[in-house]
Amino acid sequence: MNDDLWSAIGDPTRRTMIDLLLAGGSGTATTLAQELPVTRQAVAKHLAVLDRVGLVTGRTAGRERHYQIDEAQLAKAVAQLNAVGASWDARLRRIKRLAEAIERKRDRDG
Amino acid sequence: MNDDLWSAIGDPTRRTMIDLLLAGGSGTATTLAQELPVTRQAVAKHLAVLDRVGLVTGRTAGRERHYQIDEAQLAKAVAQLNAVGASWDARLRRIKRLAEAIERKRDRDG
DNA sequence: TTGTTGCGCAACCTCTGGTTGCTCGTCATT
DNA sequence: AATGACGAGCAACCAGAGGTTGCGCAACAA
Repeated sequence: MNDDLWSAIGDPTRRTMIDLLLAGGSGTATTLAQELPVTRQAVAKHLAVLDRVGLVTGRTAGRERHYQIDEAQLAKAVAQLNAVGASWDARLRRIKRLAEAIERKRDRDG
Repeated sequence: MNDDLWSAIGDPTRRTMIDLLLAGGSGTATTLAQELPVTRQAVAKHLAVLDRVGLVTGRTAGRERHYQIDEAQLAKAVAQLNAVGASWDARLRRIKRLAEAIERKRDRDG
């Protein structure tokens, strides 16, 4: 279970950055920092970790470096999210069903 | 957007702990630590943060303290997971659809 | 009573998210 | 061509979180 992807999207600032990149198509450290409550340097560090796990790719154009979402990798991350959610959901359902069965048995047997 | 829940389930050790508690019904810091690659004290700290956000509740019995999942709160966490996943998934679909439309137009117009 | 077991507290280490301050390349303006 | 402004990258530093070891204390068992 690739934990790098999880920890990459575990950070709230990075999740917002992904949202911004999805909305705008692409962005630089400076443009992203303008819409975030952190400095450009912090954003740059986050971009570095997103880049390292492949969630984002950067192309340099002149003095600017534009980053863009890697859709395949983000899809993989979404799949992991859904997998964990589904697993827990299934367990919760099973527990609830069991509890109800016990409840019914108690009512029946007095 | 309650970020506390997210950061609580963002940690991989805590996710495993939740799995273990769901599987076993309940557990103590010691019993959980036996199935985890970290010490009892580390587990105790994690239980404290899970307790603080309400994902888990503890009852003291003698010298032991048994923790148990709060199902309603975990359901809420699962909902947040699914929400983020669904949001990203929707955007990815939209982007893909758009890309395909452009592709088709390019093929058509030559 | 005397061990043993489980917990909690405190000190410490390391990594990560964040900051400030600087330098350097690129662009633009004159 | 020179100068200034802008964007990026690097380094040092700080605070908080995950982790460890070490200790003391209450509760159980012999």
